[in-house]
Amino acid sequence: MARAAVKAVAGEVNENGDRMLQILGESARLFATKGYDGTSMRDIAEACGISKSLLYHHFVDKDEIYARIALGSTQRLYEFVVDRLPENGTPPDRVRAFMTATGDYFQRYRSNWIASTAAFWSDPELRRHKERVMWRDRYEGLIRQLIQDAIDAGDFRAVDVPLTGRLVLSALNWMHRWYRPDKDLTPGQIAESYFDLIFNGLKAR
Amino acid sequence: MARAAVKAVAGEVNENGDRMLQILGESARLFATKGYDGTSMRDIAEACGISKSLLYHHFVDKDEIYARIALGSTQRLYEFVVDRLPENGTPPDRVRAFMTATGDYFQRYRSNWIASTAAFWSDPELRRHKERVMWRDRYEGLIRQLIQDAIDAGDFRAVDVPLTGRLVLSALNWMHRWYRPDKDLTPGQIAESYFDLIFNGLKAR
DNA sequence: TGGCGGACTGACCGCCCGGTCGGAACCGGG
DNA sequence: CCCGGTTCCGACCGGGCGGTCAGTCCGCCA
Repeated sequence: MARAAVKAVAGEVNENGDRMLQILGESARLFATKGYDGTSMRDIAEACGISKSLLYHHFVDKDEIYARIALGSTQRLYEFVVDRLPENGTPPDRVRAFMTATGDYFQRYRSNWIASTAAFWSDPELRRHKERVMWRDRYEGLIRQLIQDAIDAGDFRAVDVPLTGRLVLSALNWMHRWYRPDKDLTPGQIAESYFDLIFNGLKAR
Repeated sequence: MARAAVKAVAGEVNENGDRMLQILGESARLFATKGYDGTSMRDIAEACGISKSLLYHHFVDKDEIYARIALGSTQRLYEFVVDRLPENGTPPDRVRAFMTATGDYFQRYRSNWIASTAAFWSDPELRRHKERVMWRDRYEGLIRQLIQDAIDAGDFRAVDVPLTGRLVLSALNWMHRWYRPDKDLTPGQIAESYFDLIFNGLKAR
């Protein structure tokens, strides 16, 4: 039944074993390149080599497919980043790790990231995706905490924490609009460079 | 004739005098809130209180409406920013002015900005909008030049210019995803704070 | 061996999409 | 007073959309 979809996760590459994984993977690819509205259920079915009806056997509607991709991607991002924070690093090291881990995540799960980041939300839909929003808030709360820790430790000056968090997130979130995989720098390296710029500043000394 | 549309510009608020201005204004509002695909020609006609056919009297198709908004907004952004660069300011002052002017522009022409920023491009459409892309490139070229000037003057350390430009643009471009007008800070002030963060850095001294 | 449940299909539904068309209403100039 | 042009409308079109449904196939377990 479609309810079993709950345990599935959309991998960036899928191995045809599990239909649902395949559907989520192809959908993420299509959503990322053509947008939610620009991707039809027929497109998804065709990309998977199955009938449109079968989509509705595994998911109740188009939005459930999208919601699974977005929720899965956001939750996994949070866990991915937390796993990569050095336990015993200095506070600035941990901020840097947050940024590079996010870059690495973007590189690894590109389609899912773009699909869940690109769409935007009218209020009713927002309510339907509140679990996803919760993970997003947790992720943003984490970077704010790391910045606050760095200030408390005396490593950062006393900047505006929410605003600084948004600066960091903006740099990371905007990457998908211009990054092309054939660049010489990986997203993780770009994130690290961003950290250097923001940490040390532009001012010559 | 529809060709006369060439001279029109979409204002953020419209004063019913010119039908085309009204159409462009309402369309920008709708595109900004519901997206391009999510906005139908019927929606636009209804918002303007006119028949759908009349839309096609003034514009050849839906894409022309969008293209006019996007081109107008992008070109005006470039001119708006250039006008506000202090002739005799120091190089860092000019970078700061670039950022605050962009924030002010965002505040003033919010719907047009969001509409032309939010949509994303498959390759064929990109070609149709090349004039718009030209202005966008000019705008990005400008911030890079300002950064280079600041480095040459010895005010900035020798950072990676394209990457630094993208950091600045990312901060500015991502604002529309979280900024709500009832905040205490104006977009211009936020942009100025971003400049302070990036210029002075986070590191405590 | 029989039957039951999950995987799967193709034909079909009503709706709304972007776009067209023929003509009405209006208005200034001869 | 009529003319030509501009502004505007309602009815209509083919097609693609998300979603439904009746039914087939097939492997597994009793």
